[in-house]
Amino acid sequence: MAQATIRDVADYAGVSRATVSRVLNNHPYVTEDVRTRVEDAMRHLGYHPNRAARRLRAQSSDVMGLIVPDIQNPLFQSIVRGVEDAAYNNGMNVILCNTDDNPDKQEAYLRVMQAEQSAGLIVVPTHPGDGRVLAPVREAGIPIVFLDREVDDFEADTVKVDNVRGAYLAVRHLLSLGYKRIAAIAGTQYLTPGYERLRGYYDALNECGIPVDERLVKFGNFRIDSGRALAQEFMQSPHPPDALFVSNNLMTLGALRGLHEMGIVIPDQVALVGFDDMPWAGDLNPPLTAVAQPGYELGQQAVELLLKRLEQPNAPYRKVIMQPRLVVRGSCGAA
Amino acid sequence: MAQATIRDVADYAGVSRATVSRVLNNHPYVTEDVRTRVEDAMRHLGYHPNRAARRLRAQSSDVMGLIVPDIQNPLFQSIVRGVEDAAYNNGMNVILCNTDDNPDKQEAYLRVMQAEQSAGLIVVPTHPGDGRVLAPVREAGIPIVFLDREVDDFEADTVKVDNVRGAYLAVRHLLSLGYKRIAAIAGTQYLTPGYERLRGYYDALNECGIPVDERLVKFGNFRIDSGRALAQEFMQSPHPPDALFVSNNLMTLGALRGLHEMGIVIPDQVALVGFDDMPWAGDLNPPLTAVAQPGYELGQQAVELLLKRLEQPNAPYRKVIMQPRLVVRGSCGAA
DNA sequence: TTGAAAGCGCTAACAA
DNA sequence: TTGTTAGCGCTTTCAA
Repeated sequence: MAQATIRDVADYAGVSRATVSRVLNNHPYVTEDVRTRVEDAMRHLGYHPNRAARRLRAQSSDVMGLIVPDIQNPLFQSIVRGVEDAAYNNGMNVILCNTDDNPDKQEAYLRVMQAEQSAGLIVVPTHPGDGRVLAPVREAGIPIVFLDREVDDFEADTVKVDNVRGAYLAVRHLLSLGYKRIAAIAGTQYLTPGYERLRGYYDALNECGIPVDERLVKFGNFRIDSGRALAQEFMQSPHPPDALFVSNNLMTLGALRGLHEMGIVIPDQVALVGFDDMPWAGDLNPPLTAVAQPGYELGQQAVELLLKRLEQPNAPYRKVIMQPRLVVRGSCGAA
Repeated sequence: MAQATIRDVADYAGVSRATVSRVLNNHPYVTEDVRTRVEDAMRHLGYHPNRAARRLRAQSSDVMGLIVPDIQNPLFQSIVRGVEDAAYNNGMNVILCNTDDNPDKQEAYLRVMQAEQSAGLIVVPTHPGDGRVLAPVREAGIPIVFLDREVDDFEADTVKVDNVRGAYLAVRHLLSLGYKRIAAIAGTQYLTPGYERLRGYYDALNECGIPVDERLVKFGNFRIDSGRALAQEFMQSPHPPDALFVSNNLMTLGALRGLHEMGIVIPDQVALVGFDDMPWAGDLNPPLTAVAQPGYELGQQAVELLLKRLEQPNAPYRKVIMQPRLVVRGSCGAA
């Protein structure tokens, strides 16, 4: 059985194709009688409008693209769920693209999205220089919303968390517990979360009048391995820190693993606070104190921005900053 | 700037639209000269072929649908990655749909996929009765590959793990360590993994001549909460088990949490083995012994089956069973 | 309130 | 080797 077309429905119902189209699109000026006849025909034939045709004709679509670096990262999972639910509630569908933080892959997906006539894009960009590839997409009429990270010289609607404050909360908490030598495992500095979280770390120290010791800051790449390596470097140094602030979830997991490998007891020998909470953070050994980002809500908010933009293409750009929350568990020595 | 069309390219290059199309599709019989002229024009105009039009014309697409119950479940994450990578390598794109194990949501997504003229579907069905909604999709010419779960009265290409053997391995391991009263937290019995894993549990007991004690089997729903509740029920019973076999990752996480809440020490007071490994299973407290499914490979295999099916629509259905692996860590008392 | 007809961007059969 | 032409399924004037 081949797919039924609008013509089949029209023939079956004894009306014109235009009328079927009107029923499909809830136009006024269709008699109740005709409407039911057409609807019966659709049901009978198992008709589904062909989206390719619709899109071709309407020059628009009900698909939005969501471009994220890593779907295995719990933060992006929550975000994806938030985006999907919000899109679903607004009758739109989501195409999920995973870039692995690889600009080439991102570019390929952008091409796909453009060719698909996607209605809009929610993007966690791989690099601040991505404006070069993003600009043509926007010029082709596809609006872009940034999530979590920003891009140089490219204004756009943006949703992110207050990274500075999140890091500040974490480090303040450690200070309030009496830790003196708090080390930071910082993330990729060219990415928004990377430098903002480091700034929060500095802010907290400054506020308490603690001089910054540059040997207590090391830079990783937001992945598991670098967390592990840097935590071990810190603990093997002649004068190791008494607490560790780690700038994202994966590096925190790595640090945890690295410390375990060295037989270091947390928080007795070193306290640990991570950025990004995870559903199972309380089941880790020890339960992890972490700065929680509202991932689901970030995703929802991004969809809202996109929908607003679709309605009002020329409205001024909005930037929404959401507040993170410190979740205190055992790894900082307070619980 | 509006999207450039094939006509613009043709005009710019001074050739016909058909020729541009030929260049686009790598047809033979295009002179090198013309080809380069057309390619220059495309580059110059920033041309991307319109997929809606292509699809409308070709009556086929390069998009495959992937329908999974829960993208926050680490197993499905690995699967998604496997599917995406394999699809990507074959020039196809993946639309990811999250059903929450909700048949209505699944049905909605099936409608979308059908209307999108998706080339094929990889489905983790929500229910054995899903054949009713799946059959019309397949009849409309969209092949379906099952992943992880099967559906009644609906033959199709299928990829899954050897659940019986996985569970068997886990329970055998516990038996070999000397545990006598091994309880099972079983999963939803109408789902393939649910009953197969329970069978593996029975098989292992039978093989060792251990009589089955029905009080040592409780049924959950594969979610966190039921794992927590059932673990606690077991441990509060007058004659608690000395080991726990839990049928999936989420319930294992729940059991872990429940046991912690009761102050029970694992594995000293009760050993724990879960089905499904997780990237951070070694960082849990205690490190978790688990049956590892090759999620990534399952995903890749599913894509292969789908591509084969696309080539040969009438070939006999294939069922691929992949082997799981027991990863021994601390929670079973062996490491 | 409905129908006829044109055309969205692309591909493929046929002709040249 | 290239161009002409018809048409994929749908929406939208315009006319009736």
